[in-house]
Amino acid sequence: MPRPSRESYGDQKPPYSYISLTAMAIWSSPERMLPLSEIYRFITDRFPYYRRNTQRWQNSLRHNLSFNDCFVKVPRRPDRPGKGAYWTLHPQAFDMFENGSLLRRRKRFKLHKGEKDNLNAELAALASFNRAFLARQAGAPPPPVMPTASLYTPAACPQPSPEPAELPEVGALTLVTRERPRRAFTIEALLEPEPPRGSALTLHAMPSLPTLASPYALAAQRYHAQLLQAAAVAALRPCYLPPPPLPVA
DNA sequence: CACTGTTTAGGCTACC
DNA sequence: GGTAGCCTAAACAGTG
Repeated sequence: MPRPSRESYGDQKPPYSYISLTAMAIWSSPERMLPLSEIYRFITDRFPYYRRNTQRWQNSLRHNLSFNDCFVKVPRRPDRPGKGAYWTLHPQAFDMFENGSLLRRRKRFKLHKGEKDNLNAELAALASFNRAFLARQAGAPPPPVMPTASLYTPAACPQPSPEPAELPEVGALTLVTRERPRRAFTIEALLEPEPPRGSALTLHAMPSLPTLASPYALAAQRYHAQLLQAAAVAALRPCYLPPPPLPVA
């Protein structure tokens, strides 16, 4: 039976899991990451069903965010304060949905212990960096940066490195996409009726795929670019930051 | 205080 | 029947 189009759901419950809905929301955002409140908004905007009983499904959604390794909590940028962190999708989590379908997953996405530890260490480092950044802005001495923070350790301190350093390669952590979705990861594409399994249509979608090498990495790089820019503008460059990239001619 | 995030637990359903 | 994925509820801690 063909899946109903998005518009036809009306007040009916859409056939998507909370994981799928959350993934859709995250992927609909330019930065591929959203705070919780924006995820809520995305869902209620598009699916009227979720305008009721908000307490119930929002609790479930938060549970999913915490419980599933496919969602990665990214600390807020220091120049964008607010409540709660940003949530993004682990690039390797593309594997979860067969054929890019957002219906029931074929397999739960689970990070190995080491991978999870690495990711947690890096994210903790990022949070630590943010705290240091804020402390610096407030005129207080920055708290010590976590020793595992390979990205942010004051390797170049106290003297700035002579060469214009590249932006930290956050994406090089462990977040490398193994496999691309077999279906364009856009809201419209994902909400279209699913092509039959193994059909030529599945492959047909491939050439139009955007480059999704590592969305988290891209977002993180953008994050750092903006961060460095903000730091430069404020003339508050912490010594443990690499010099800003040279302006592109 | 409201919101966010974590954790535990139990029940239901689909799949092998 | 066992297992995995999903949904729901609830308690609790942390945070702005």
